[in-house]
Amino acid sequence: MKKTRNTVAKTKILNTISDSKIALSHSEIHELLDDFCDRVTIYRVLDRLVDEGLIHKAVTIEGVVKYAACHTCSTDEHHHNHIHFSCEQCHTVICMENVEPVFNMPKQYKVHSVNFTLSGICPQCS
Amino acid sequence: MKKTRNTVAKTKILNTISDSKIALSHSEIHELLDDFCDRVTIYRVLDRLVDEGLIHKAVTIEGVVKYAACHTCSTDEHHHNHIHFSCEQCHTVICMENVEPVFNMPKQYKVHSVNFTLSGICPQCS
DNA sequence: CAACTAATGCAATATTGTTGCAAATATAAT
DNA sequence: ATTATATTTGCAACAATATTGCATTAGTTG
Repeated sequence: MKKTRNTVAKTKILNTISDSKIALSHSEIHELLDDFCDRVTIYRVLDRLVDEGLIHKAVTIEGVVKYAACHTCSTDEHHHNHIHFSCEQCHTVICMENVEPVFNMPKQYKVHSVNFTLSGICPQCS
Repeated sequence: MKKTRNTVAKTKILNTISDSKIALSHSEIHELLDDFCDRVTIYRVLDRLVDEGLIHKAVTIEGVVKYAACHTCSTDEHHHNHIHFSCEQCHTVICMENVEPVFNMPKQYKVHSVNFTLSGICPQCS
C-alpha cells in the first residue's frame, strides 16, 4: 500500500466529517469548507479516507453518496454493517450504529462491503 | 394520484427490465433500447414505473442507480426488503429475492423503503 | 371523431465525477 | 537545517448523469 501523507486538506475534511452528527455528501463538505480547497481535492481526499478506513460511505436510494465517521472506523475490528437512515423530508442521513441487520447470503458470494440505507421520516420531521 | 397512460415507451422499458436477469441502469436501458426514445423520456418513465410499483430501485455503493422488476412487484403485498448483490468485477447487480435481512429499528423512525446492497465478487467471477 | 391531458422530444442547463499535468508541499534522508 | 523524493494539490478540460421548460405528439374518455 502506498504511503499517505497528513495534509491540511485531509485533516480539515476528516474533522468536518467527524464533527458532523449527520453523514455528509461531497457538495455539503465543499460548502462547509467554504472554498478552502478545490472540489477535485475533496473527491481525492474522500477516496483516500475511505481506503484508510477512517470514514465510510453510505448511498441513499436517490444515488446520493454520503460520508460518515463512526466509532468502529479507525479501530482494528472495524466493519460497517450498520444501517443508515435517510429522511425524505430533511434529507439528512445518519448512522444507526446499533442497528445491524442479520442476513444469510449463499456462500458462493464473497461479500466485501455492505450498504444498508432505509428511507422514511425521521423522529424530528414526524 | 394522477392517471397514467400505457405508452409504447413505457411498455418497451418495462419489458426490457422484466426480461433482464440483472438490474439495469439508465444508461444500460438506453443502450438496449437503441435510441428508440429520448434519454429524458427514459428518466421520466423510470420514475413513473417506480411510483406505480412495477419496478424497484437499487443503488450500488458507487452511487449507480439500477432498476429491476421482481416477482413481488405488481402484487398487492409488495415490498422490496430483499438484498441486492453488486459484483465489483463484472459490475452486474442482481436481486437476491430470497435473502431478506432482519433488523430492528427504533419505532420513532417511519421506514418507507429500504436499500440493501452488498458489494463483492459473484460466483461467476470467482 | 373530438376534446382533454398525459407523455414525448428537443434544447438548454445543472450537477456530479474524472483525468492529465505542472506546481506545491509533506516526509525521510543527509 | 537542507536536500531529495514522491505524494498531494490546483487548474483546466472533459465526461457522465440528471433536471427543466415548452411546443408537439399521442393515449384515453365520452
